[in-house]
Amino acid sequence: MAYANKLKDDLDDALREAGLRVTRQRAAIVKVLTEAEDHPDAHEVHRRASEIDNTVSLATVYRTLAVLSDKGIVHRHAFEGAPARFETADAPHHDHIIDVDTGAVVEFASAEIERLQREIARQHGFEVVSHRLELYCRRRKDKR
Amino acid sequence: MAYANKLKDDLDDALREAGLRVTRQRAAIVKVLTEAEDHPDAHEVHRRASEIDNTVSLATVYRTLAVLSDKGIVHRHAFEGAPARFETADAPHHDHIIDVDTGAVVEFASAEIERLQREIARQHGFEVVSHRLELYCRRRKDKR
DNA sequence: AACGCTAATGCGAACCAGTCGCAACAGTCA
DNA sequence: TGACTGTTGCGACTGGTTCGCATTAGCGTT
Repeated sequence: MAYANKLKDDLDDALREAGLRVTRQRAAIVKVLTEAEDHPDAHEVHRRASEIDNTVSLATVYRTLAVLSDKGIVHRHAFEGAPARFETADAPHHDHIIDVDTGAVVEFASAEIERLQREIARQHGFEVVSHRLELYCRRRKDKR
Repeated sequence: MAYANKLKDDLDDALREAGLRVTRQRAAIVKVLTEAEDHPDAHEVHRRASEIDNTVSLATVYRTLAVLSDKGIVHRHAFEGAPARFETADAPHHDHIIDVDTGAVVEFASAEIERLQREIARQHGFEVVSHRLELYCRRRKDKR
């Protein structure tokens, strides 16, 4: 997923466009994120980025994830009882199903639920700024 | 909310029924929770419980909240970027609207959203174990 | 190609919510 | 009242994440 089709030059541009310096470390981190098929946490990003550039420190991973998150380039998800996990923000909006047994994450989207959320907020005199919808699930035994 | 109508004796029973000893500290903590109209975090529960019994330590608050949570007597909610907040579990199931400006929490329920969640999970081969739905909102200016 | 401004980095210390080990303590039931 | 054992307070500790600071290094300029 996520910027996976973009080339490295484009990624650098994405950073620059956000008014950020393109450092070796950031390039490595962004590369890791764009190539990730899963939702890695900070330590995992650090581990993977270290393979590309072993000067990347964990602190920089956190700082970079924070800045990318601010810029809306990546999304941070703090699922129940686990360190935050990250994904690039290029995919259309979606929420998550978390497999409670494996920790695997599946994405889904429901325009209908989104609509109901806005409606409920409105009924209470609010407007939705953001939301969090996570389904903690287990694979169905009876597949039928 | 929450057990607010029960008397202290009933609360003690609730603890005993769960196979737990009724200690002064637990009684104080449970009292705080049953009388809370809001969703206090552990430190706030500790502060309030200390007024009833100043021997209550923060560790015991955490331990008691954990055990009550295990027993399903209270619910723990870890909202975005804030320490976990607690509420008694006597009210019917509901999700939360969090006012991003004030931190205030409003409860709501939507059978329709619940239904859609189960449907989505099923479509992906899962069944919902639990879910988290939080609407981070702002009061509407244009009350129109 | 070296220059300079200042953002970004690595390191380790600090932070914070929450947990744990342990000896002292106190419910509960006989 | 006694004894068994669950609970407690304390302070140490953890794990994820952030911060302070001196050093390094982008990148627009000369």
